[in-house]
This record gives sequence, structure tokens and C-alpha cells, in this order.
Amino acid sequence: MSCGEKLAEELRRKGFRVTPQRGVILETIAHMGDHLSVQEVYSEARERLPGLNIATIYRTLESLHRAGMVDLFYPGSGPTRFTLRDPSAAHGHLVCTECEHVVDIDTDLIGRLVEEVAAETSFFIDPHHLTLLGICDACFQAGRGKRKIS
Amino acid sequence: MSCGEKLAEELRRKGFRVTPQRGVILETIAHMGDHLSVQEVYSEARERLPGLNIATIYRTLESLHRAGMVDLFYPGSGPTRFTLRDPSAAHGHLVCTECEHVVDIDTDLIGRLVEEVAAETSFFIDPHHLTLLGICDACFQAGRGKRKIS
DNA sequence: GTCAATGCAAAACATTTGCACACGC
DNA sequence: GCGTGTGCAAATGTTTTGCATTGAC
Repeated sequence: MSCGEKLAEELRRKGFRVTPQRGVILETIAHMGDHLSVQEVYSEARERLPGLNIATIYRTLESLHRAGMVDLFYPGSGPTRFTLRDPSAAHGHLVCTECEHVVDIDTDLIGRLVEEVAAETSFFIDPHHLTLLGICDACFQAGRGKRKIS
Repeated sequence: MSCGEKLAEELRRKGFRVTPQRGVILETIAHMGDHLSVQEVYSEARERLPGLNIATIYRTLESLHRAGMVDLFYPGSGPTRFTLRDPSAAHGHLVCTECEHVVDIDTDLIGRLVEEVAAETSFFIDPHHLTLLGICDACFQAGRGKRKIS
């Protein structure tokens, strides 16, 4: 059974209907990997299913989100992006404001950050939505951006 | 000298022109406090200067940002918000995804988070853009949202 | 058969831009 | 007077919505 089929089954198990559109969307997401935008999935999935409408991507994504199968995150600029959720692990993103590159954050580090903030503020960071903006090492080495509080 | 006038002078000192529009915008920001959206400033400032155009707010905001006088942040949903920068202190926001409420993060805590991430990933979080999404204590007590990794 | 999902088109919303004119410095 | 800043209107890009139809269960 392919990754896409497993996801389809999970979606059905959670009470959502599995249509050909959703099948193709899941298949596409499974093949494309993380940090996807709606447009990216749309372009790719429409090749497999030409009549597919972009509103369907948005609505499917909302269903997947309600089903707890994808996490959304908001890079500082540009459209919302999303990632298939691994239920067993926290997941976060470092977004470089210079090169737009997205890097995943280590699960353990997320756990520590969540605890640290919770201990001090009684605010519980969503470990599936953790997105941090800043400067990546490559951009810093290249002299773009700065690493001091100005 | 009012807060707005001080800000106008700072802006002029940094090489930007101070127009009546910018004066009113600065005055308005100084009175309205933190976590403002463009629309909020626009509504308020237009009462003091009726012809004011919303594009001017956007452009002024960009100038203020280039001048290092305001910081932008991106709550999980809704428009970009901004805050006057206090040059002496880091500044971050906790945004509750249930009630949309925004709380400031303590300067020391930000410093520790920045260091912790930097040590482990060689990625430098921008301490002026730090925004964390999650569940606030009030919403958790009220039974909205959850505090476990699902 | 019922109700959720889809396609289509239009609307909503935030933000940006081109251009002619105004005005701070 | 030079060049930045402004108003206006239009364009852009993302996301949402109403509505009739389709199709999964």
C-alpha cells in the first residue's frame, strides 16, 4: 500500500470521505515532502487530475488539519505552508528571513523550548506550529543580516 | 515634547522626512500602544487627518521599519501587526490561537530562547520578531484547546 | 437517500504598485 | 529645486464563500 493510500485510509477512519481529488492530493503531498504551499500542491496535483480546483485544495487542507493530519505554519512572508504531521514527534520550523529557507527543528529542542516558556508564562506553545524567524548560518556567513539586537 | 514629537524627531534624525501624515501616524501609534494592525492605525489616524490614505500607512510603516523604529510580527491568522521598538530590550509575542490574545514575552526569557536555539542549530532567532503560537492559560482553563502533543 | 465534497465564479481581504502631483528639506 | 512622500486607483496574491451539482458512504 502506498503512502498516499495509507493517508487516505487514515482520513476515512477519522470520518472524512475519500474522493478521487483527495486521493490525488494526499498522493501528491506524500511525494512532495514538507513545507508545501497550496499553489505548489495545486500545480503538481492538477497534472494528475486536470479538472482539480484550487478551492478543493484549500478545503481538503482544512479537513486534513481538522483530522490532525497536517500542520500549518506561517512563514514571515508569502502564503501559508503545511506539513504532514508525524503524530509521534513535535515539529517546528526555522525560517530564514534573508533566504526564505526553511529548516526543521529538532524534536528535543522543541520540547525544551515548550517547557521553558510554559514554566515561566503558563502559556503552552503548540509544538506543531512552532515557527521561528531569524538568520540562518549561511546567510550570516555571507554577511547578509545581522546577529545583534540593534 | 510629546511622545509623537520625539518619534518624529528620531525619524528625521535617521534621514527620513517628517510630513503631517507621518506626524499623525506616529502620534497615533504612540497613543494606541502595541500589537497594532494597519487598519487599526488607519481608522484612528484618519479621524485626526481625514484625507489620509491607507497606502501611506503601509509606506510609512515600511520606513519606520527601515529606520529600526518598529517591529513587525505575524500572528497565525489575520494581518501583520507591529509594535514600536524599545531599542534597549528584546521583545516577543505569545499569540493564543484560541482567543487571538497577544501577550508580550519577558526580555530575559527571549534571550535564553535565542541562545538555546543558536547553540544547537547555529540559527539566530530575530529577537524582535519572536512570535509563538499556542494556548494561553485562560483558554486552557476554560477547556478550549489542548496542551498535549496529539 | 443523505450529506459531505466539488467546480465555478465571485467576493473578501491584505498588500503593493504606477503615476501624477505636492511638499519637506 | 531636488527627490522623497502622498493620494488615487488599479493590480496582485491569497484565501473564502455561495450555490448548484456530484458522488461517497
